[in-house]
Amino acid sequence: MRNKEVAQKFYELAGLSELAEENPFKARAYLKVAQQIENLPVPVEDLAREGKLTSIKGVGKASANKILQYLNTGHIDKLEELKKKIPESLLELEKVPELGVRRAKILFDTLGIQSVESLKKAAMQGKIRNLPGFGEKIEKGILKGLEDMKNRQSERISIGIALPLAESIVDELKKYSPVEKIKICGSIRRMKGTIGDIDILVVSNNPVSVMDKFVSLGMVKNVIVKGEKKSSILSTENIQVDLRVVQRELFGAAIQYFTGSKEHNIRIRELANKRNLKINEYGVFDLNTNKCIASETEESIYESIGLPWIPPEIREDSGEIELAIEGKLPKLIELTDIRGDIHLHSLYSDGMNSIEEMAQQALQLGYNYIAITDHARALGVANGLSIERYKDEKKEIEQLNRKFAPFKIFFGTELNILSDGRIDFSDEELNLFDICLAGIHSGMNQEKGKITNRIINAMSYNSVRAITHPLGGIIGRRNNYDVDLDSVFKEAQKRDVLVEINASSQRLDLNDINARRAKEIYNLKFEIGTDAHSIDGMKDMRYGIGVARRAWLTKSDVINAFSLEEFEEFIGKR
DNA sequence: GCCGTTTTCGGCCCGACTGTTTTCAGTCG
Repeated sequence: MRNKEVAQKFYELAGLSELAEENPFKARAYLKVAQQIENLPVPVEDLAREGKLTSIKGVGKASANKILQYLNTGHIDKLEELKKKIPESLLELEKVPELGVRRAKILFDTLGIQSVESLKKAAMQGKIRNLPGFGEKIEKGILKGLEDMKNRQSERISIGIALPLAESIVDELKKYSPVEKIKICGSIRRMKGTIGDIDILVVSNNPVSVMDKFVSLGMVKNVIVKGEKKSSILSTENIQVDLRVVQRELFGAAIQYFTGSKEHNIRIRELANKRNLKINEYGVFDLNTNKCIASETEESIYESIGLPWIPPEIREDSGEIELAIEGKLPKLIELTDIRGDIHLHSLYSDGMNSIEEMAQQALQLGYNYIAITDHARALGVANGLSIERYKDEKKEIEQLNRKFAPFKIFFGTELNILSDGRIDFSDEELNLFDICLAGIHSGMNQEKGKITNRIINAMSYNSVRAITHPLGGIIGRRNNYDVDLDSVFKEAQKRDVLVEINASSQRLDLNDINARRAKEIYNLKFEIGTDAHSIDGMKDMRYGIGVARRAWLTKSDVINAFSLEEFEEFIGKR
């Protein structure tokens, strides 16, 4: 799949087109193409082959030809032409805080600055402050920005870090009486797997005091901007936090605006324009009378342009608006739909809690069942179990089942897909278990064909019902292994094997885009498992649900949203 | 460059904050 690569080329086209001062709407058009292709659930090559490129929203004839040229020849004439006019390195310059297209262009035109290095030199020599539109503060800001860029979280951070941090800020601010209402918005509310910054919205009739409080919180490292309505700080963990304060009557409009995504909001505002309305963070306004016709609730904002409320997780302009117009939005799965967690580790292998403790936690979470799936023998580092030790575990589970009935603990295993594609035990030995999951835990650097075949071969075992963490990445620490997901999905479809949405905030694997593809193209079913190694880890289910909702999954797509009876029937099916 | 049940040409989302300005441009989200 070459979507990322093609998208990247259109990002370059957009940036260079802007720098070359072409029609600014052209750059926006390129940007839109880039974003659409990046989020496309199918390989762009497939659409190209079928001549369906212009069916992508925002892709017209000219862009389609550019995509075709790139896929066939590896270059785009238009892009080469722009690069002759504008040095590519200016795209890097634009990323420096304080700099955008205009200022980058001025720096290049007047001082010939093309690179981050020459920028730093010129700023240190005080050459920048005298340029038109620049000044001493901007020059200093650039130097500081260059410094910050080194320290800043270069990658987006996992939602598993961002959400708890956001929640702790909310808890702090809640204690402060001028704060009437408070809500986390932005990409966290949309449950994106990785987060750029934290957005928080507050209702208060004393915004100044709330801002003072906010910038003096213990986790504030420095203040980026501070105003009456909006402030931004950098946390001690180098994560940017934006706070916005509005009046009570404007809460709905502000939540809608502040939740995004940007692309979704642009579409919403375009729709409003067609109805002679204007939407901003203060409400929906009739352009004739300038009167506000909605602002208090999010529902009213959507209603004013003839749409039902759209769940935040799918506000990405990836088809939700079209379906909303038709009134055909699916009812997405919810955390409360989950009836059990079927990927769990206990003290028997490398977990931190006993099976009984895991069961108690599951009852706390309102589940009807769990499956304990300790590692199998080949995973020595994780204290993987032999058949004999599994038999002991089974006995303990049977005892606990008598104690906890009607709650049920299923006896499972997470098998290892070995480097040659075999798994730890034979199908005959695997009859011991209620449910077998299998995943790759070693040989992750093998080449694509080999890894893909290993997973496909693992699915040939009749007992294997699900593939755990299909891509194997750990956010911020380990890349995905190189696997041809489409081949895996195809085989999973053929053999009726589940794919996992690993809900651990460290993994989120499959991610939203891949899970959506698995459902829409291959009709696969899923299990959402926390892969918890402690009772605390079981709380990560909410992240898995976030992925599932972003993938447009409904309750019926997820096996552990099945009732106990339905789940038993499912695992007994073969 | 894209797009259209009010448009095949003339539009293209919207506002806060900052710094450099004397009324606004640039950046950012």
